[in-house]
Amino acid sequence: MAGQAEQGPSVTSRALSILAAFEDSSGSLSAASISERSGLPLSTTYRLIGELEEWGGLRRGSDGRYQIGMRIWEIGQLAGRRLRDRAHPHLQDLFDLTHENVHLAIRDGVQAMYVDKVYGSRRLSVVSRVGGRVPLHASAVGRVLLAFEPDWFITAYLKRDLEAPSPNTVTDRRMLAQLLAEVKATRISVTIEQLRPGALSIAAPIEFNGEVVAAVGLVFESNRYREVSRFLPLLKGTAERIEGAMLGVPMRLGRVAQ
Amino acid sequence: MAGQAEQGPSVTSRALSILAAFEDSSGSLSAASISERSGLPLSTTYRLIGELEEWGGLRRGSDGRYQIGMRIWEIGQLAGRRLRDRAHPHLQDLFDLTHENVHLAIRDGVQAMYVDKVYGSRRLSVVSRVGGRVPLHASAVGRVLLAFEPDWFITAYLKRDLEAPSPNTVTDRRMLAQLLAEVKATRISVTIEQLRPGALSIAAPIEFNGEVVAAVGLVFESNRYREVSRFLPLLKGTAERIEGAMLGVPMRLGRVAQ
DNA sequence: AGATTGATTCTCAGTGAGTGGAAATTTCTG
DNA sequence: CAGAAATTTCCACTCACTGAGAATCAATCT
Repeated sequence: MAGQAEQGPSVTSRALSILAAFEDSSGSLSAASISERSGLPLSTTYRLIGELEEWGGLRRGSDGRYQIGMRIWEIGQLAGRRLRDRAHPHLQDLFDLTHENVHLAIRDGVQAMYVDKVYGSRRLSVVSRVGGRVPLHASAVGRVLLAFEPDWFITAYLKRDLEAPSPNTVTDRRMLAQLLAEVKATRISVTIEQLRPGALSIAAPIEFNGEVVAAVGLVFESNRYREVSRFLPLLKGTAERIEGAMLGVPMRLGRVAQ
Repeated sequence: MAGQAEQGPSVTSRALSILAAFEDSSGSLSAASISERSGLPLSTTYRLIGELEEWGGLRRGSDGRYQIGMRIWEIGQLAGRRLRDRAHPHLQDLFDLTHENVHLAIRDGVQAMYVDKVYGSRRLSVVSRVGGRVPLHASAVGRVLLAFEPDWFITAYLKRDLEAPSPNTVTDRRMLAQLLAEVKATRISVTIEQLRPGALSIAAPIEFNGEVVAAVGLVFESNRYREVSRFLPLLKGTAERIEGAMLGVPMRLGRVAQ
């Protein structure tokens, strides 16, 4: 999934593979390791790093290591803004009601990617990160996103090697297919300790133009499973309100545009 | 501040100027307008757009227009993570206590840039956007960030043309210098209708390693000015807690690194 | 301190990737 | 349905990019 080898001979692809080198890094990389991760010759790497830094795409720390620069962050904020902007207030409202970790995720290939998250300081289970990804079959949001994909996709997905992040992760194809069918029918997914021991999560789909484009989820300790029934209607309500918000007037769309 | 003309002859800088073209756009741009904004010849633009799209840096909508792709967003999430991660829970807690719009901003050149925001659906004054920027002298967070800059910076800042986003914005140099001194002394900034009529905002600095690296702010309706005194201690407390969190153990820093 | 290792910067001649004007094609617009 | 605008494809020229290697610089070891 990472950078190297996907670069052709084009300069652009080389520069991009440098950015890609950060994709599953811990945040800061030395020039040498960027070169290694991206598969580019050292001198080339240095030249490109220099250009990226000058532009603001990379930032050099006091230790000489590089990090992604705020300019990339800033431009990145423009991606997928519609969903995030519309959904966020409702995620916040859900948090107000429950004070549990609230997630918003979309599908990115064979993984679910968290695009927003609301959490306070009390719940410390900060395992997921905005921008982070998890396998589709091993989380409530992921299962929702998978369940509403076309059959051919689900079939192909289940044919792959299914990783088990937690000892309790269901990886049995037959069982998963069954569970996914239930999720699709009930429009709710409840998963217990699939991603991490001790955590329980529930999720609901968000539909737009007849397609499931995202999923809202709630995560809390698995020993509080009794509260699921209390949270389910709140979660469903949130999903519906987000769907409504997605349909609303486009506001500032195309004002300055050309 | 925007893209064009900053590109040298290098391919990389051209590709980057395409991304920069989106910086103050409404989100989606046609290929032709990208070409215009970036100052690149049409055919060159098309080739580069194609490469960026293939990589995931751009996304082509059903209308043929381009948007920033999720891959940029995802990589962008890695920038400035430390501050955002440490601060966020406390911003959320502050929102819990006040239910007013909570902001976290850093300085970016002569502007304040919002890097995080907590808000629900009740307060609708969604004027600021995460990733958005405002002039330093016209907002509470901005004034905090400006007040703690070295004198030469403040002097140079005040020499410039000072825009007035609201009819009440203070642009008088003498007056501003005075206000900034007060902000620095009290470690609090209270601004009324400086950015937008009807809005009041208060802000406090966040210090790290002896430097002010960010500011927390609270925004609400200006006719509720009486509540300022109630919010100030909460705001100060939040700022202090964030400062504490910044000092904490680095957690996952440099684990996978190399 | 001197030696060793590794990271970073600089140089430079060869060359092929990038360039962009122009023409062909498709898609809007009135 | 004409006319304009946006998009796509083409291609010969050439200049920016390449990357091995040498030179610095900065730690770490003996």
